[in-house]
Amino acid sequence: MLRSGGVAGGRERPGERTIVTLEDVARAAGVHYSTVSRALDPDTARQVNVMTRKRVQAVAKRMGYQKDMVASGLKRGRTHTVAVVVGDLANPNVALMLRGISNRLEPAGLMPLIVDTQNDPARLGRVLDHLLSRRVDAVIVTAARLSDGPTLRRIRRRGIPVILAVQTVPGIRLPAFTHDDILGGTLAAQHLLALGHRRVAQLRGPADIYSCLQRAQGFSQTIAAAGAMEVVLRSSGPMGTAEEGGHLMRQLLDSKRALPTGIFAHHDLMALGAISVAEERGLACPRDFSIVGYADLPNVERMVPPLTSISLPREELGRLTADVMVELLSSGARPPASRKLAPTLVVRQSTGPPRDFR
Amino acid sequence: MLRSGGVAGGRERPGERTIVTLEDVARAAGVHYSTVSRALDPDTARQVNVMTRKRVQAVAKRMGYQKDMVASGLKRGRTHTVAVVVGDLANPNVALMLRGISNRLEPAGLMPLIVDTQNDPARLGRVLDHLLSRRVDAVIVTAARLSDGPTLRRIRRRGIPVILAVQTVPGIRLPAFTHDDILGGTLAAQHLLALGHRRVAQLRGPADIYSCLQRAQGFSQTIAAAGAMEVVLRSSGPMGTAEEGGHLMRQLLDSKRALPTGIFAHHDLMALGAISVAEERGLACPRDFSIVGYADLPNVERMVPPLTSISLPREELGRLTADVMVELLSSGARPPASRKLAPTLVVRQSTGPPRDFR
DNA sequence: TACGGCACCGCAAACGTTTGCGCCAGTCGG
DNA sequence: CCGACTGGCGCAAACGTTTGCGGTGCCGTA
Repeated sequence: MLRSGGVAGGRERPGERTIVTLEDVARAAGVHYSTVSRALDPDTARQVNVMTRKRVQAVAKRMGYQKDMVASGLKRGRTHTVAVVVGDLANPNVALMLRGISNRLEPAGLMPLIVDTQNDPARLGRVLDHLLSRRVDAVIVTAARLSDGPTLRRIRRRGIPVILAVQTVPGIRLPAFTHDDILGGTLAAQHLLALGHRRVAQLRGPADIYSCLQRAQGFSQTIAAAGAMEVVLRSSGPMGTAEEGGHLMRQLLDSKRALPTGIFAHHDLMALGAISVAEERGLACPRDFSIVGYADLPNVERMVPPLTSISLPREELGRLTADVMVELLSSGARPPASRKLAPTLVVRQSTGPPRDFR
Repeated sequence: MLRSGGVAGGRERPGERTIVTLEDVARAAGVHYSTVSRALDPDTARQVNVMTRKRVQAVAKRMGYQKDMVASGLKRGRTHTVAVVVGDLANPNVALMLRGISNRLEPAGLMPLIVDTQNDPARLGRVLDHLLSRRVDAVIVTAARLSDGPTLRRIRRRGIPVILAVQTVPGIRLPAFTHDDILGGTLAAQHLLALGHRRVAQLRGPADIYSCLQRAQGFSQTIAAAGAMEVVLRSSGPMGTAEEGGHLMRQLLDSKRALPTGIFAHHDLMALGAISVAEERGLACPRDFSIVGYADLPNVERMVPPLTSISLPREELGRLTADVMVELLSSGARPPASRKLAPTLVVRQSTGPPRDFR
């Protein structure tokens, strides 16, 4: 077992004790180690005489005692760890939300254990099993796809709190904190309609992502209600890449019918890819067609043209989710109700009034 | 202690056992639980008869046994967790590098525990103490500042492997995997010189970040060697924001002397900020002055103008760091040597030959 | 004096694994 | 036929905390 306190292994300094336990402190303070445990835990500290308490605390501090969270976790069944499952760490969208979560979990003494599934649905199940074996206190899933329903239900049955964030799955009985994507789609549609567009197109994201369905629904029903024409292109590839956007735009340009004057892309990058492809064909963005993106990625206002987009309160969503999780874990209350946060439309220069051409 | 297997608490389904232990499996298989432990660990499996081994494994699988990593961690002193300390999760630079780390740690059975210090130096110490109390197996620090030397040394003395990534601290005896920032600065200088620029400026990042000092050194010495003129502006604010870049650019424009024709910014965002400010004053980027950014942020090629920048192999750096960490933890070898990865120059349209004006 | 009550603290049993040790039953060589 | 050896497995002690229970000494009251 070699928990050397000496030179063995060569990785430690000679004089340093690797670890100082309750027993070490107890010996130094002349009390039993259970007394030390009580003296150092705010919840039980008043069970020990104020004199000894002070003394023990002083000794512990002097010796640099730090509670072993692993042992504590084993004993108490609480690891003070919340797993956060994300689809892709490098997605700026999730990065902001992680920051929100992280910032709120930390003051509550909870630590996020971030896991990247690489947007691989098969990986979710494995990852969750692994997390359970690490006895995390709760799980936040930000990468749920429609096909993940069964997996999520399985985890829920294991009795640990699960909260969905950003993405949800219809019909599942788990609290979900999402953006109001129906509203997002609606805002995009209203904006294009208000500018006077009557022939619009929609570049949809993957069909197994619920928020894309919602965006589509909000957009289409608003367009339909106004009696305008809509053509829908479905992406089959991964979520929100410029390539996908370019691919769909090419389809649109290659079709016989007249190019729609207003376009709604389910992601900023898709919009940018679409613009690039259009430019290759000699079409300019605010002049020949308008386009609305989604997510309001950082620095998108410095692109050319600055992209009109639907802005999502990502960091706030992260904070909200974490706040609720903290509350849930500390009070052991009933699972909270789901909530939706409203996105906003940010108008820049990729949209304008339509103009007939061809 | 209430580890209810029933309806108590209301958070669990009636029929579900919350947890299945070695003892449960042992009972079902008719052996002692130590035998189960051995049968399920590949390293010790051959100590148990192949017949019983198969049987035990089958029973364990049927019952859905999963090793409790917390208990295992306590016993073995290994949590299979590597802490990764970052300065800002939302920085796309660190996000990519995290993905590299994450991807390599996972197949080795290690899990990254990601901690965000919010670029607050005071927080590093606290965070590291917390991590030690969670008994992480090792730490990767990607946010080291010059002032962090003492803190890092303290952690090293605790006997757990520490590797620096991206940022290092001069004179510290810890393995560091960084970008070759001297080379980065040199590349920027060479590029501007090759284009014919003889009066250049440098917009420097924070002075307590070593890689900024390196960039500066590489740039300045190359410029000096060529006998060109250089003016240096120092940022006092946070790392790499557009505001900082704009601020420094304003200083540059407000000074009496002629505007340098070539500019090296320590960060892409600083470059973008500088360009915006210049445009406000009626100066256009490739025409009136050239500017080279740093970091090659995602989508920077879609900006206007597309930014010439120094590209860093972030994800690769993450992978390398993680690979070395895995090797270090599995073989218990001596701490590895530091390494530098070479950045590359990516020429786009923010740089061109100088042109006299004014 | 006897006794209940209280404050303080020690005892020891958990939590679920891992692992050195030793027992038992075979097997084999002498 | 005996001793040594070996493969397979059980026993029990850890790892460092937490915590119910009970003991000790002290005070106040009957």
